[in-house]
Amino acid sequence: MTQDIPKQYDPQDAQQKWYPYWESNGFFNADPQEDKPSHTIMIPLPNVTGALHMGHALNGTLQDLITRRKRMQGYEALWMPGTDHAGIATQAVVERRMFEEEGLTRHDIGRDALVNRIWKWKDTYEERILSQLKSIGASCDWRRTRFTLDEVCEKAVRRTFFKLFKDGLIYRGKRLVNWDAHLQTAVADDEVFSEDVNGHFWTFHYYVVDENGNETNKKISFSTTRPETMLGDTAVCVYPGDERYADLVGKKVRIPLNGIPEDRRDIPIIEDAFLADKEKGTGAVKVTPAHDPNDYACYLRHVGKEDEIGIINLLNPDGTFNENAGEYEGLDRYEVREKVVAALDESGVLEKVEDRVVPLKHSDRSKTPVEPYLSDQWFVKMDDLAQNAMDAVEDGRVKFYPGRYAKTYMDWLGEKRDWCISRQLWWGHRIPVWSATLDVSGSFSNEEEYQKHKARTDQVRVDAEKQLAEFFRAAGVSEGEYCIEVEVATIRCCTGSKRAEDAISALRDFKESYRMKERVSGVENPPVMNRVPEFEDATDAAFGIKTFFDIRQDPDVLDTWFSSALWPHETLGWPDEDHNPPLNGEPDDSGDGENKVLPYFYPGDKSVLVTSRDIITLWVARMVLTGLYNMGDIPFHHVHVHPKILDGFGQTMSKSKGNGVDPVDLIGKYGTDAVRFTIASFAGETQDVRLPINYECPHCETLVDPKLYELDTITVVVPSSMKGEFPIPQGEPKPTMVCPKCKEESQFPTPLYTPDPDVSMATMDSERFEYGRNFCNKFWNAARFAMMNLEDYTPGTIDEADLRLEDRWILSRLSSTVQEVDQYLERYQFDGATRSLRDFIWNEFCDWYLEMIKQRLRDDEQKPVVQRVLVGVLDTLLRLLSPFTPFIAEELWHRLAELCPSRGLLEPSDAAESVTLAPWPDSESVPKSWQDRSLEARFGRLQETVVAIRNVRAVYNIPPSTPMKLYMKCNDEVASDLSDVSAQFENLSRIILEAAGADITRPPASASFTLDDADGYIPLEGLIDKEEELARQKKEQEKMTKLIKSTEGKLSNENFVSKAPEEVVAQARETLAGYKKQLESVEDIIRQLSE
RNA sequence: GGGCGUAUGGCUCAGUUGGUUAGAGCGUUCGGUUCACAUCCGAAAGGUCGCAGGUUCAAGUCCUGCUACGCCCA
Repeated sequence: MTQDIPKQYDPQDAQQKWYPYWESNGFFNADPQEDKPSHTIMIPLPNVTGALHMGHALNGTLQDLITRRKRMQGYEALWMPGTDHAGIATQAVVERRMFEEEGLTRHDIGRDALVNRIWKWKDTYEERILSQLKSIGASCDWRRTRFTLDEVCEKAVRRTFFKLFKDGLIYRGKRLVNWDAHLQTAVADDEVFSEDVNGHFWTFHYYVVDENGNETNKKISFSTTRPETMLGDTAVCVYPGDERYADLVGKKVRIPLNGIPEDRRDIPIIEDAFLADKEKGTGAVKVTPAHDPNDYACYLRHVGKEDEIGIINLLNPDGTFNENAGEYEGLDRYEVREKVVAALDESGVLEKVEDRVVPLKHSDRSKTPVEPYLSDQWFVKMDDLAQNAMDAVEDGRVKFYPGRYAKTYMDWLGEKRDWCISRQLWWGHRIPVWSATLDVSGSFSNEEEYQKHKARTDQVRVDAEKQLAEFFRAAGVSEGEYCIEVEVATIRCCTGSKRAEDAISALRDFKESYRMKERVSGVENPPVMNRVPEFEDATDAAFGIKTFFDIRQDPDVLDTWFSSALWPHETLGWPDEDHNPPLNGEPDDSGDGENKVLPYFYPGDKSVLVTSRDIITLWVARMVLTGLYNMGDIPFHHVHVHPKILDGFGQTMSKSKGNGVDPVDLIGKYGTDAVRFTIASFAGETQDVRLPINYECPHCETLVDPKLYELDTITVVVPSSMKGEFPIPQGEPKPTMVCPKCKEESQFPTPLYTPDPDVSMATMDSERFEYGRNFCNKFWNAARFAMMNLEDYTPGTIDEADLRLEDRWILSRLSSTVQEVDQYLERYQFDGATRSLRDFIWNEFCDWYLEMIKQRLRDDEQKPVVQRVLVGVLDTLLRLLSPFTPFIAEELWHRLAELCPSRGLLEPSDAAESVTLAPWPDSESVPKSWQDRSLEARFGRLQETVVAIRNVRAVYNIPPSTPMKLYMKCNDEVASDLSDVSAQFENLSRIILEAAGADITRPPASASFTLDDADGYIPLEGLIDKEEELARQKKEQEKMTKLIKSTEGKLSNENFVSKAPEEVVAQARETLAGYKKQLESVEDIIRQLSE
């Protein structure tokens, strides 16, 4: 049976076998359990833009590890999976693809068609992402998988927006956004990158005009990198009190563009300490509030003051200039720049041009430069919301690991900057606000007329609100489901329920279809059409009321973070209090008229968020904020921030740089367990992880280093032996990688070209993962060895009296390891935990324990006890490893169960069906009392002796087959210890312990070594080179002398002896004595060798 | 400009509250077909802990400054 255990662990086989087993048995499912504590992890929802990368693999591995351990510890552990719609990112990808392949823009196909295409994209990638997660072994409760645009999340988003709206926390305002003229949308600050481009720095001047509007000779000079914005200048600004310009402040200058001088615009000269800098350039700057963030800030500072300045928007959404640009209307902004410069040059106001490298913000989505653009946006007031979220961290309800990240969170929230939540996109949660324009026009020339007008318009507003409320009543929508706001000439309605939304859109559709019909046929009487039966009466009644004639929904969608901020409670069914959230898309009625899932898992008895530091502000802070607002409670107790994965150059991995490896490729090559174990070993608390990548030659498997390759707009990673160049010159072949060894050429993965179909392709690889693969294989073989020796295993209580030195030692070490691993995991120090496990398994269990019990396993009398210890240790290790390397642990668990269904270190008992259900080792199953430091010290001496003997063999190149004899000079106690394990010397280092005791003297022609409390001699007549041995010992002597000198120096320091703690001084004395003893021995040997 | 972080053998990283000779994996060199494992075994070489000061009996560890790099914010 066990002879057929393969010599190598086959990860693919285990993966195919055990994942379906776990899933079909429902081991990953989590449901409210009265008698169990809960543990919740909400996945940092990956977005559906593309496939997962190494960062996700790390993030997922850690969450799975925590979840699997908690499950074993008896928690009802939920790991909630799902994906994010990622508004702009996904829309941009789909739009770009569509344009490249079909030459179509979103305006060609329209809103609904585009959104349909994006849904298809989402379906593809969602599936891919979920299968990638499964391939890393993720033990999510897949029945609960959510998507931020699905009906459960949609309900939560609408409710939250409505609640904020009603509470007066949402308002509409202006903001200078980064406008992507290519995609025609605003992009968030974190979606732009700055890149230096070659540009120019022009210096011009404006002439001052006098009171009569005539140009004078006085001029004021300034410089700019964007001359076209001069068309939108509304002021020239100088530093307050700048003597060069003091007499000009308050006067006006004329912009020498557009038409004849008399028609040109005059703008004021103002003072502003924040905008103008006396030391820079001429000390004067032009102010273009609508097209520059700093200028806009200046504009705001002057609003309502005596020197208030205007604001002029020049841009159309597509990047061309609008009517405010006069004769430049309709031209693209870059064309305008050329023409403006030419016109100014001609009129003689161009003073000079310099070449200059200017940092320019680019859209991450379209890779084109963004323009600052003034637009109407929706905002959430952050004041109290942010304060509450800060309090939660301040008072310790939410804790960061490592703690320093709390500062990032606090600093950001502390600014309390209002949250701009609208995006000019089509993919996302549509803002649930409907508005219509009210007729409040009119003219008046005296007080009486004004009063009349006012009375009329006031009535219009009141009527409109009444009519809308009436409509809702007729539609069966209750007052709590909508919220109306009237402002000057606009009536707005925020819909807080699906019903309210359906009613108002039924009205809209009805009106739309009527108007279309009217346009087509010109009929007078309203045809009855497109009425939603449910709202038929209401829409009929509302028909003809002017207020509703142009009612329409806000075209914008909500910021993606608005929905992901709700993730921890929306996925559990909030705001539905009457039903559990659906399972597999079907209603879950097990709550008996209550949502029992939400209170059980939110925030859970224990819960942790596992994420990377770049979204602490964007996401973590907002989850806390909305959680407190909607639920009145924090979404998680702990936030663990793990490292980021960088390439060998220290850059983050990304597809567009060509420096990333696909985790699925690595899993295919090394296996899931190896990838998980390696990646967990990266996850410490201080540093980001560099993961150097190589290209592998497909012909001879030689690894080729990468190098950085700079292109105009981006730096990419390519093989260092690349032949050819980018961009690929006309008619030239694609660049290839030349193998330095076999000289063969191959194409390589790069974002810069699509490889030809039938060529040989280099692959990308990181050798680092051999670490995990080798470890798994080592453990596999240790278990294999154990099982080969367990054929006739019998369960039984282990009698302590029967334990040998090595048994006690391995149990002592096991107990320490269990404790260490647990402590590391409690602190989210996964690197430490993997280190403890690997060190114990490889360096102690395999290298020493397994070697030492080989003889006993062949002895029928001694076999039963040692088998029980061996099985007990192996069983504990499988349980410890299961969260880290679940597949190998499960595979071996089942194999072990065939031989030893009943086992245990304290008392044998039946093992769990699956290791994923077995209890996590703790101080009860592996008592701390097993730790024995003095025993470990004695064992340490044995190890040192063995190493010293092996060293002698290596130095003198003595083959293992040559027998050697060992004489040990030591006190009686040590001698008796050594004699007890004498059999091990032969076993571990092929030497016979000939004699040990105080009266041993060095036999002639011996190799020697000295330990703390013993000296060893190995007679090597004919094998030993006297000179070499002498040199070896002299080196040792030198080393000891040095150590003694430094320790003596320390002890002769009066201050040290008087000030250092007693035990430290005593320790130093002891150390010194030890050194001296060793030196003595060494010198003794040297004397004898020299004779 | 502000904040946070990092700098330890060729590479990638550990190093708890300061306290014996600073550790590991990979790589390198040497030697190994020992009946679990060559994805292995044994041995070795390799580090003035970024630089300059300071605190202390004692600094890789604490403090200050500097240099370089990374991230976040302006």
